[in-house]
Amino acid sequence: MDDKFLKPYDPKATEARIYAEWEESGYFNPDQMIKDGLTEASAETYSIVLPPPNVTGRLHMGHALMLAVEDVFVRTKRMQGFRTLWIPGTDHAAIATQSVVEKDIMKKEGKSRHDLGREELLRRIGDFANESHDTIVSQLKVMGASLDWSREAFTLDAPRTKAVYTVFKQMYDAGLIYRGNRIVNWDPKGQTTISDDEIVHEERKGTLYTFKYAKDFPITISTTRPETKVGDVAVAVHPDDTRYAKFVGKTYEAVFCDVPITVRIVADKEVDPAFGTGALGVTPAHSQIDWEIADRHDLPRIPVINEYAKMTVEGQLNGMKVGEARSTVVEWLRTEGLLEKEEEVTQNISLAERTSGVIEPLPKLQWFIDVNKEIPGRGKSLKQLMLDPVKDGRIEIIPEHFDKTYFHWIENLRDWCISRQIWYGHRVPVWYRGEEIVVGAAPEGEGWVQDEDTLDTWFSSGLWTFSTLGWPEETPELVAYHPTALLETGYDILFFWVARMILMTGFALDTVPFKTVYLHGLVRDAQGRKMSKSLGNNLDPLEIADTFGADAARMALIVGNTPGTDTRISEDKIKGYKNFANKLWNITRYVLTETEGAKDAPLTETDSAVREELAALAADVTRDINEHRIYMAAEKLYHFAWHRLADELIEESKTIFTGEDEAAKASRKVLLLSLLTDILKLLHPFMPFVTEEIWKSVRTKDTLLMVEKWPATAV
RNA sequence: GCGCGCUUAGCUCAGUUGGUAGAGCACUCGAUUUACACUCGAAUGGUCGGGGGUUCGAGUCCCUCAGCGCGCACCA
Repeated sequence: MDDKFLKPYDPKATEARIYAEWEESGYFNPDQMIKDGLTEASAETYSIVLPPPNVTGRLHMGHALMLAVEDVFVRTKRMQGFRTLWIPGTDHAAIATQSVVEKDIMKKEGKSRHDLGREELLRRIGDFANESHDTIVSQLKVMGASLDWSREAFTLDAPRTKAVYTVFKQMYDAGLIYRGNRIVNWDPKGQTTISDDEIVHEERKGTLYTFKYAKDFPITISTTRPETKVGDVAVAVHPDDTRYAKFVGKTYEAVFCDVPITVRIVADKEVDPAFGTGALGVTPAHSQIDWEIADRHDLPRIPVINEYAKMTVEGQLNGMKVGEARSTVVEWLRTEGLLEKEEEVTQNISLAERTSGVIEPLPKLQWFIDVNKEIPGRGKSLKQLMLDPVKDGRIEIIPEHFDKTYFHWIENLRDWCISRQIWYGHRVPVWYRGEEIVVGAAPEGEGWVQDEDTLDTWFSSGLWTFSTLGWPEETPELVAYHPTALLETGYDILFFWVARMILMTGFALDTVPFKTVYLHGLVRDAQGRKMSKSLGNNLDPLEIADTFGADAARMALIVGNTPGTDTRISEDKIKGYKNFANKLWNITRYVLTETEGAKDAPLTETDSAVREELAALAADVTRDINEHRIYMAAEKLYHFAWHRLADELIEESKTIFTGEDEAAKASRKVLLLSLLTDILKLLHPFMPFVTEEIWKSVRTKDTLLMVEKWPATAV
């Protein structure tokens, strides 16, 4: 027995060394596995692409959970003989990264992006991204992730950019990407458009004002945003509303707070006759619904608010911020005697998730993806392309009930605004020269100007499963490993990312990006609160690994954590699995001490029964893992190792070994060694470091546990 | 408003097709020059949120009510 077992297991002194050995072996790369005869070249493939962490800093416990889960599947499949590939990468994360760097520069130097200019800002962000990347890569390794580093990708590197430009052009040529002037979600704080999914709603108290535009105006309207009424062009009423029927079609002039307005009365079925006065002041330039009403009634659209959320009208309101303009208008209404009613209401206001800026709906010229248009030659829309594979079972979502959420989201989906007014990201691959437009690649010749905007970060991450495999080239990797087997990610990005991947892959490759979606929940603290910087309750995976070992962190994150459900993590729980690693260590110490020089011997009846018990456990655990119940597999293995092997079998072995029955002794030695060997293999995907370290003392040949064959599941 | 989920031991959670309620932690009592104190043994603890139904049998399936959480939509 090795002397190292005389001291408690020390993960700190072990884990980094073991990871280096794995890396050196080259076995994270399936090609090396085949080359060394450890995997059949013809074996079925199993592939996962790592959801690329944002290069915005460091990894958190959510990442640690993701890595633990994915590594369990990858390591199991590798041991089961699959051609197993897990591709690493990072995400440039456009707006998230840019805003982190911008904030930092503002704080340290008091400069805005405009002070620095595009080139300088991009240089600074690039530096920051590189630093974050290096930190993240080292953290991924600390967690033990068996990623094929030879295939690492970055969403903004050259091959991925090529993929982005290629898809953009294909979608443009198919008429699915268009440039249009439409109401978008404008974030005045971040100075960019954002997608519907980047909005969060917050309940706030507001006031609903009921008033007339002018004394002689026949209809009273209600609004929470009186300042926008200077942009009104109509009052809409329900077609069946008898109160207003006689006004429909008429046009009225008024001067509203210094601004001359022309208001037509229109009938539109979208108007709820029960809300307020049943009459809606239509502001087409600053409301989504009003924009649509304007479409139907051919109304003009008068912008009265600019990108800085300031008024752009004649008279006293000009240049005022919207909030100030609101009080001014209300004051004006009062003095004019037009205000009939003020009611306190709770309203949902829209905030930009990233900056907390209040969203201002503005008409802007932006790039969109049309999700409803039929794709030429395909007979279906992108929406259907997203819907079908989940409906017909080509994609399985775990837990299953999330498919309802997914369908619900798609039903409400509108065209996807893909252009952003930020600088970090894939620049929109469109070049202009006068009336000419070129899409996809920079044209030859003088005088071409590229579109100023960049693409929504989810555009490039939508391509991730195939851009990482070399698409648009028809690489051997793409052929072998796509569609990928599993996508494992948080349920919070089901719409952002998972849906977009299904969309992009359906369009570009006419297939699915993955067969199974495994959605993990949020990692919360011991009190069930979200981990956040402001609460200071973040657990840093690096510190945890340092104190308890990555193996302990992995087990704590996996055991009892069902997919789709939030999990609570505490140092106590992690400590329990550190103790477990030590338990394995001491089991080994006992078994190796007792079996030194043991020869092969027939098993007694009792001992063969135990062998069968282990085979049954192996079968059970294998089934659990195959059916994605790793939380159960982990618990069963823990229980068997500690409470069966250590507490019972080893305890009764002590009696056997001090007894007289030589056959029983010989049998028990064979049994203990075989149980230990199999438990190490079965536990390896969960606790790769400690099992690999123990393996060095148990193995009969100079091999790595990570490439051992998975135990047989039947005797 | 529409939809989804949760409610099981003091706490955190499992419970795969319906077949005698489980784990970890905590707590209580006890052991111990032991492979391991990063230990072991034992004990306590649940009318599975309420009500109704299906069934020989329901934590599990159906209906209903309540509380909590989440998503989406509306938000004039």
